[in-house]
Amino acid sequence: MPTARSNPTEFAILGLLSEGPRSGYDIKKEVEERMRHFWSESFGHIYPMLTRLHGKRLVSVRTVPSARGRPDRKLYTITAAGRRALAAWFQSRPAAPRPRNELLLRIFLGRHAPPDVLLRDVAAYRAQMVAALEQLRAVEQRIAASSEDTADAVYWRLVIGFGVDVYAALDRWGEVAERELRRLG
Amino acid sequence: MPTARSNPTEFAILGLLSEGPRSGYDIKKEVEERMRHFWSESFGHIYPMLTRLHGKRLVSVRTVPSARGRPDRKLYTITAAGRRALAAWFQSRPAAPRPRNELLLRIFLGRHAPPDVLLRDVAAYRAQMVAALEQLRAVEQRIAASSEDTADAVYWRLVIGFGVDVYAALDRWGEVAERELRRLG
DNA sequence: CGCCGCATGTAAGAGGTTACATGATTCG
DNA sequence: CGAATCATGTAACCTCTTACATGCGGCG
Repeated sequence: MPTARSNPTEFAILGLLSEGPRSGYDIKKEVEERMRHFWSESFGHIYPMLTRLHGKRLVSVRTVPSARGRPDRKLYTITAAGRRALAAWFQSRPAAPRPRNELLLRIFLGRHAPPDVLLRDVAAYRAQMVAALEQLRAVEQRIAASSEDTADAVYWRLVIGFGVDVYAALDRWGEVAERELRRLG
Repeated sequence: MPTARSNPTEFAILGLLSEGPRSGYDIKKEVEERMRHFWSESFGHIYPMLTRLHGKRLVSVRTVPSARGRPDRKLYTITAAGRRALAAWFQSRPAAPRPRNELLLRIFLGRHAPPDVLLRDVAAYRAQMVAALEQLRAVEQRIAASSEDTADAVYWRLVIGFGVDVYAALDRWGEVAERELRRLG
C-alpha cells in the first residue's frame, strides 16, 4: 500500500477556515500577513484545493455578491467533518523537511565563484533576515498589544519566537561569513 | 518571455563532478555525506538529470565494468562547457526559498491539538537538531584534521558553521517551547 | 493614464518523490 | 538466512508555481 501522504496545504487552509469563513483570496492574504516566515501558498494551489476540499465535504461554499462591479466572492466555511479531519491530522507525524538551501549550495561550491559574488549573496541574505526580523517584531507587538488573551496567543508567540531566534542566528552567521569572504577578495 | 528558472539540482551535480568523475550512485552518497544539512537529492532525480546533462554536452560518460557480478558503473565527467555553465550560474541570484515548515504550521494551529502531541513534535524536532549537530561537528573535525589547506576549506567551514549556528538556535528555541507547552498540559 | 487592489480561475509544466524491477555479494 | 551495499534506471504520481485570461474601481 502506498504510504498516505499528508498534504499540509489542505490543513493550512482548513486551519485558517477554523477561525471563520474566508474566500480563496482572503486565505492568500492571510498566509502572507500572518504566516509569511514559515508558510506560503499560491493562488494556483489554493483555488483548486478549495474545490477539492468541497468535493470531500470538508468545507461548504456560499457565493456572496461583492460591491458593484467587483466579481462575486466565494466564501468557504469549514464543516464538522472538516474539523474532524483537522484534529485527525495532529495524530500524524510532521514530515521531516528535505533541506534545500541554494545560498549554501553556492558557498559550498564557492571555489568556482568570483569572491564578490558570494559576498553580495550573503549581504542580500542578511538584508532579508533583518527585514524579516523587523516585520516579525511588528507582528509580535500587534499580538502583545491587542492581546485579548485568546487560546491562540501562546502558540502564536512560540511561532514568532522561532522566527526571531532563527533570523537572529542567521544574521549573526552572515556577519561572520561576510568577514571571511571579504578576506578572500 | 518565461523567466529562465535556474535549476539548482543541475549545478549541485555539476559542482560535485567538478571535483572529479563520479557515478549517479556516488553523487547520491556524497550529497548525503557532505551536504546533508543543506541539500538533498533522490535517485529518481539524479539519473534522469545526468542523462539530460549529457544531452546538453555538459558532461561526458564512460562505462566502467565493476567487480564481478556487480552492474557496470557509468562514470560522468564534467566537460569544459559544463565548467562554463557552472561559472555562469554564479551570475544569477539565488532564488528566495519559499518557507514551508510543517512543525510551525502545527504549532500555529495548536489550539486544535491535544497538548501532548505538540510537545512530542517539538521533542522529536529537538532530538533531530541534536543529532544533526553531533554529525556536523564530526564533519567539522574531519575537515580540520585532514586539512590540506585546500581552496575549498574556507567555504566548507562557512557552510558547516551555518549548520552549527542554526541547529543550536533551533535547539534553544525548542527548549523554551517545550517548557511553554508543558504548562498547557 | 497607469498601476494597484479586488477576485476567480485554468493550463502547462517544472521539479521532485516513491515504488518498482533486477541481481550479485558481503557481513553479521 | 536476511539485511545491507552496490548499481542503474523507469513509471506513476503529486505538489506547486508561473503565466495567462478577465475586468472594474479608485488613487495619485
